[in-house]
Amino acid sequence: MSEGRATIVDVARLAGVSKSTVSLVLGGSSLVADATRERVAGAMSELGYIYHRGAATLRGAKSGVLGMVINDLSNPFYVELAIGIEQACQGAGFIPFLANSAEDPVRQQEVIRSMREHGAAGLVLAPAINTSLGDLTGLIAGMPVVQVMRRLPGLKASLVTPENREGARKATARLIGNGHRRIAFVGGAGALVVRDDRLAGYRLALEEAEISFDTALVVESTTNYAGGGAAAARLLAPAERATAALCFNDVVAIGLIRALTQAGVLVGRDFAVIGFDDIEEAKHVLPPLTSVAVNARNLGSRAAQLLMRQIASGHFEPESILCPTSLIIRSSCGTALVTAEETSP
Amino acid sequence: MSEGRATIVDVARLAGVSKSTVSLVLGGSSLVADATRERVAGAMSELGYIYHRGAATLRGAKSGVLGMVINDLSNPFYVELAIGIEQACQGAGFIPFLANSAEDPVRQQEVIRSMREHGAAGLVLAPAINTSLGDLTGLIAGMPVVQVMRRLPGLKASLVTPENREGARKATARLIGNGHRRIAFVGGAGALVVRDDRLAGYRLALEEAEISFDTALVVESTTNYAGGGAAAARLLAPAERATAALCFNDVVAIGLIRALTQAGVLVGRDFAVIGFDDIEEAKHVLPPLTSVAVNARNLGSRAAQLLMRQIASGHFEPESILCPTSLIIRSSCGTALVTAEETSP
DNA sequence: GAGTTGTTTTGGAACGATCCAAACAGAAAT
DNA sequence: ATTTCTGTTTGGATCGTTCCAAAACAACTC
Repeated sequence: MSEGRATIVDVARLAGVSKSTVSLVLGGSSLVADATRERVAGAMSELGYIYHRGAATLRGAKSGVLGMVINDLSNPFYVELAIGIEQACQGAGFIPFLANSAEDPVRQQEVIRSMREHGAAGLVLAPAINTSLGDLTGLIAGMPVVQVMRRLPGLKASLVTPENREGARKATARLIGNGHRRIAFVGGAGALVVRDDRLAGYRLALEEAEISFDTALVVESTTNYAGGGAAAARLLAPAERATAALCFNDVVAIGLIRALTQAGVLVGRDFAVIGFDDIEEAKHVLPPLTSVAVNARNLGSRAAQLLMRQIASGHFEPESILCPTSLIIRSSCGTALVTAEETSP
Repeated sequence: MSEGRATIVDVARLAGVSKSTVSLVLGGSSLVADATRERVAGAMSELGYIYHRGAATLRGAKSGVLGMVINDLSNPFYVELAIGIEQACQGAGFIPFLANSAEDPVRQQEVIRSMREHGAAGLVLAPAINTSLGDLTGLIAGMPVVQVMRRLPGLKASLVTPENREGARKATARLIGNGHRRIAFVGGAGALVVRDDRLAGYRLALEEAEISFDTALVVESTTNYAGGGAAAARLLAPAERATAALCFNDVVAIGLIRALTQAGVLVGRDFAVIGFDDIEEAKHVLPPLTSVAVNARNLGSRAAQLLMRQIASGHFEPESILCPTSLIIRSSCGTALVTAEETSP
């Protein structure tokens, strides 16, 4: 009973067969006679037998465990992403390890190593900021890795991202269509690939409308409420007065809306704001925030599915998946009455 | 190089020692000579050796993996809880499996079994609604389990919960202190232990103030925005007109606030509302919501710590931990100017 | 040089599964 | 009676670790 966990040998003894036969039953083999199968199954449930996958992987079976390493679990967007991964795993009989790197490359290394030690067969990775190529290359050798949201240039790993450029282009085009000419790009800073892509989409839309690009309208900031708030003053300064802003993400956008409101600017009428990611809060802020929806959950699912496919097939060739975005129109961008969602092709 | 993962034997060969010596180095034993230790360490990094914990647990080492089974990951409160668990794990060198049971007892059984098969040494469990004792007793035999938030009466497992009763008592007392006499309890239904506790605290406060308990003021509902919304009509009906409400949780409270506002009632002046859990959104809703803060993250950490202690010690005797709550005063309860946080003893 | 220490190192048997080659039983064909 | 066949079942080696008893080595003492 309580002398530790029952093993395949215990089951075999109780059923009066050899351990090999029990193993065949576990594997669902058609070799074993029906009567025997039943006897073995009976013995299993009588003993409360639990399969020991660790022992099996030791012999070479692949593990069915995958690691998810997320850069920032205090950000609801990445939480959604993680949930998407878990969902996909559950559907496929996989089970995920969860770890938060908290944007710390050292912690990230530690958790990845720990996951490998514990037998993870692959990794879904949302890389921490400032991760360097050398941090990862050795660590992940021989195991499939799918990067999600962010990409580390030069890493031999797959990638799943939203169509950042196209999403930003659509959003900017919308603002232009509403008559704006002085449109700012607010939030983020430096070498973030995601930001580069979104900024590129913004510039593309300006170009298409033959509006000249003005560096003064690109405002860097931390990517939190405070950062968005801090940007407000600059956008209202007479020299570079803007009438609309595309923000790096929703959190920045909400910070900006609050600061503008506080300054007496009526967002949605005097000033248009569009965010990115469409987090839950976007619906509830006042005015409701127009946002480029990224569907983090779907992104996570796709990443996990790709990874599981690579694990199952044993082919780890890097692959890229772009997930479509859609512009969710709410009143913050100045057209309160239109609420249709237009999905990208 | 790429002929599979390097093993302890490969390291031994390269360092010119036996596998036993390498094992001693891994275990940090003081038996091995410094020179040898260095040679072995060198060989390890040269080969990119990765420790295989699975093989070790097979020999009897305990696993360092714990499972978290969460009832509802679409609820931000439980997400916070999960993050707290992950945090505590990382601090202690443990690593958690993540699974969402989505309030489905069958799924819950499946993931628990899967976690055991994969070698989880213990479980943090936020039980799904309608879980029956029999679903779990056999499954978790011989492994430590810590229930969190909810409790399954009769289950041989530890428990970590917030002081639901005391929190509800304090909140209700506050409303009474503000002059209210017709105070409703809104949200939840049926056999939820958490709700019973909160309801008990509510009744206790009424009793202490010698206000008689009125069944008509207890409004059942689903525990989502819609449920809170639906309750509004009943609270405004002339027969049972209430002037304040303590809600089962914040989501219900926010639904209620919206519906009341829509009906022309000015919450915070004409009607007082207090929620439970203090989710992020509580700050941002209008008017900002007074709430009994539960600190889900802390709750998760405590649960994980308790579990890890039990795993390490090998003693699985059930234990209970009550986590203090604090009443976070915001304007929805009618005292807009007071913003101090009073912490429970 | 044999014995007595003390410090390092080492074979080999576990742990719980898989899988191959080989054995077994019974029926059918020779 | 022997062979062949089909359908089942089974030892034992193996995976990467740990751990124990025993071996090897070095430095002493008598």
